Amino acid sequence: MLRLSKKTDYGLLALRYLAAEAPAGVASARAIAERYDIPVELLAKVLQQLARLGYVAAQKGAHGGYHLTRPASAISLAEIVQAIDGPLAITACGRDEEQCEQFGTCTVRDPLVRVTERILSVLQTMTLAEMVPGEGAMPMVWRGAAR
Amino acid sequence: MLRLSKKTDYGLLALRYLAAEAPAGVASARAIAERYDIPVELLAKVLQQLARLGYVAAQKGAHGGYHLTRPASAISLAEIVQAIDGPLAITACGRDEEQCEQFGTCTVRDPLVRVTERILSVLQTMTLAEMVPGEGAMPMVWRGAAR
DNA sequence: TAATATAGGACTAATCAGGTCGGAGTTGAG
DNA sequence: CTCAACTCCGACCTGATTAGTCCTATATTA
Repeated sequence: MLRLSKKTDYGLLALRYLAAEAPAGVASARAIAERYDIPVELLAKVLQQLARLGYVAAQKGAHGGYHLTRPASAISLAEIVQAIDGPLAITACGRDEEQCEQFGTCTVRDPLVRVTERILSVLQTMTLAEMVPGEGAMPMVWRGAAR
Repeated sequence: MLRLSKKTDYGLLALRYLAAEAPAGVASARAIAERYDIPVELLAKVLQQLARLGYVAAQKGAHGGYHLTRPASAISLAEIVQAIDGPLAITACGRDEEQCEQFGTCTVRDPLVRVTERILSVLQTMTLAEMVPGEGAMPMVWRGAAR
């Protein structure tokens, strides 16, 4: 029901932790998992995926861990979601040529892809930096916003 | 992965059909299901739910069926989605006091509810009337828009 | 070399969407 | 008035997706 997966939740928590709380910006999967009380193995998988796509870099061995490869202000929520959950599509007949059974007779496809694009732009607007309230990396326009 | 259910797809198709194509604005679940080649019983369930919430009215017996109770321009996509899929929440710890395991330590909840609100407003903007291109019920601002 | 970290595949468990079934109520023709 | 056809209605079942676990290999540091 228009919900993003727990993997994405965990990935978001981890990335925000690396951006805001991790000492020297480095933390192991175990440390993050213990911090938020989430399954270590599962978080590890998410971080591996993020590493594969270049959002974080991994350092093996003792005292290793992950760290961001870009400033938090340069990572959008849209990128994170799509990195973990795959391409954004609110309907089965997404942007790929998957073509559901009703492809020929479907009358609501066009409006729905337009909606998808708008949602995507919402996610593109929000950056990782905007998720850490104390940091100075957030844009002025948002810093002063009410509520 | 941020996808809305097939039930919602079917419901959307059905409502648009009632608004735009159905003779006298009335059609049975069977007729709509055959028109789009989707499972009759499943669509029936969706229509029942929509009837329970008052978006359509049901007429039993021969020559019965469903019809809209409001003008298509007064039904937003947000309403339809939430009527079928339940309250909009991109994360498990939605607006209800469900409180996931990490409620206390979660650091991304506030930004995410803000994102949810923005997505909701996107869905509120689009009405059922805007999904039937030939009808005159759509607002001028959209009628002339490119693409 | 022992300890710690990531890498990655295979496997199991739980959840939920998708689909199915029989029943109850209404209508209209004979 | 009766009956048969048509429709809505609500509970049930199943299969696919997601969440989570386990195990082994590889790399790095003290």
